[in-house]
Amino acid sequence: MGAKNFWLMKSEPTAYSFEQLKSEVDQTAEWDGVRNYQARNLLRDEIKVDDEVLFYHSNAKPTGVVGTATVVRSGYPDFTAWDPSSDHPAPKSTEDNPIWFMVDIKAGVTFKRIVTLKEIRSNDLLKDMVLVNNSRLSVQPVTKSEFDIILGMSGTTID
DNA sequence: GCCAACGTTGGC
DNA sequence: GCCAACGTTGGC
Repeated sequence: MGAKNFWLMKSEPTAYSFEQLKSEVDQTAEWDGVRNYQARNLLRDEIKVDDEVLFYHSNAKPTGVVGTATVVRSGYPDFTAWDPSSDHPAPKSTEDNPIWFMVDIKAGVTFKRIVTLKEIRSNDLLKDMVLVNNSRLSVQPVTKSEFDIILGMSGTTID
């Protein structure tokens, strides 16, 4: 068994917020709708059960990390792709030959205070984060140290 | 709402 | 395989 890895997942809170995740049964949801190959590769191949996730609100006021989540199911085909009534239909992906993948995540801790993108950008220890350098990737790797620094900045303790 | 940065598509 | 046109993301 490999070591635990760390990720950052973005969502526009008007589309799907951390509060919505927390209100789900078991506080667990399918992370569907990702339609970017780089992010898909991570979802399909790299993101494993028990990995930790920073939940980031994009296009929000303010933008930033609002909490954590844990991966509870590793990559499997995103069946919303071949559902024409879904929010993200992608008919080239079929049940027999899926293109897009998703994982399931469960809400973890809610940050006492949001760690804003501005704060992340101004912290020299976080200058190599993908978020700072390739802001468009919606699922991205973070290091354990980056994860711990952001958790620390949130003033939140895990007991 | 604007627009820069980036990803995807498709003509050649 | 190149690259122009187009679409999307997401900060501001």
